[in-house]
Amino acid sequence: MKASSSTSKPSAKYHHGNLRQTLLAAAKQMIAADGIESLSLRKLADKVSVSRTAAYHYFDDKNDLLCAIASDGFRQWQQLLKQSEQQNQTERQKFEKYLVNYMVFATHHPEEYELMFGRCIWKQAKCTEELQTIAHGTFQHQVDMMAYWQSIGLVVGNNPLRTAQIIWGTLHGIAKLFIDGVYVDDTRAEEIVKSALPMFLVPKD
Amino acid sequence: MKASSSTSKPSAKYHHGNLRQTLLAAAKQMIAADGIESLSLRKLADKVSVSRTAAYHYFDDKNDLLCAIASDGFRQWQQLLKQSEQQNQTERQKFEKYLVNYMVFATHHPEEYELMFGRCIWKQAKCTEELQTIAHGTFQHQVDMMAYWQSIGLVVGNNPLRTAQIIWGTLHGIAKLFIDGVYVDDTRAEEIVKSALPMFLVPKD
DNA sequence: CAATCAATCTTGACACTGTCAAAATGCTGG
DNA sequence: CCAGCATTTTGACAGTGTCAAGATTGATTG
Repeated sequence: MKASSSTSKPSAKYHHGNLRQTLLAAAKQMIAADGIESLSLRKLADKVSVSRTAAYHYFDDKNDLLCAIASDGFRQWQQLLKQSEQQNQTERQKFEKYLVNYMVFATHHPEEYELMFGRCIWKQAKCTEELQTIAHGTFQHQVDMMAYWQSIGLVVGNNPLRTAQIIWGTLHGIAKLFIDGVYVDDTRAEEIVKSALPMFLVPKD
Repeated sequence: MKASSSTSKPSAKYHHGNLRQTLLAAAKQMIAADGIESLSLRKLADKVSVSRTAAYHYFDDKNDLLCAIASDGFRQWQQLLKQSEQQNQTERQKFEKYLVNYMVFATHHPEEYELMFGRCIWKQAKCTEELQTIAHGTFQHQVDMMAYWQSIGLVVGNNPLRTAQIIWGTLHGIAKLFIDGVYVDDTRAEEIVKSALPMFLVPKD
């Protein structure tokens, strides 16, 4: 019998309550604390006070769980993007904000970022349908924005896909060098990306 | 008793011969075939027909072995760089060659590249002294080249370190997006980096 | 040449991992 | 109250890195 009986927690009614969400939350917390590689399903189960294999009713696999976390990460990123786009700013400001946002998100959620864009999931080609879909949507959105910024003469180049790949590459590269510990001082990330900005902009008249 | 007695192989004289080199070579072959994450010391030992723990006489650790592979990778990269620098070309051509070389090296040795610059080693801060040294030398060389290219007005910017960080970031990012399987068509890597080139160059008069 | 030594390699063991099959538990509708 | 079903647990297995202790073997020295 669990301690949380009767009417203590509103969402705890069935066996555990909603184990899936609890597992996801705990897993996120654990990877944030100790990194992806030191997350084990058994330690996770321990932390949630549940049996070793309980998670297998909600996730096919360890990989499946990681994909779910990555998907959540994409949702979080999309929401942040949407908020930022609604701000009343010049396009130039929006573009800069996009770059900085990307960097801040990546360095503040390094483990989620790794799951979203790292080898762990994509390399092994074991990517959930859900993740595939939401990730592709995000990529497409990037390309669309780039196309627009090029069309109004803000960003260099005339091939949106190609330009998006390069600019994204730059952001991704700098982010990963920080996240993976090759560059050490996280706080410089924003500074660096800002000094990269002029390379992407069409020179003013 | 081993089968390779008498004078069959020239390098097989002691117990095994030179197990260290054999292990390194076999390990490189295995990660090239199946990726870093599916390399196990036991399978490696099997492949070399040696006991599970034999490797521990030459490497402290699995991590230590991976560091050794990474170090070899840096030596290979440095050699490639040196060769390329001796070619008789304009500085502009050398710069372009540098970018393309980086990309080709990364995409042709993806697993070694991951060990050299990836989270696997750097994130966990378990980096050999040897690796630390040779890696730092490579970074410094990059910065020095960038300083020179800026001084002759070839490359944009006037802060060599900052510029090196950004350009390296771009290369690294694009390389990793390919290596990790986010971008799929490896053959486009060179094309992409070439179209990024103009962003780094000072416009001609 | 023979005995000792140190380098090299193997065996045994342990804790930890992901994952499957089968059993047990507890809620819910009839 | 009971059957059925969703949910969770127990048992088991193969695989992993790594340590301690023993076995092998080439080299060294009296």
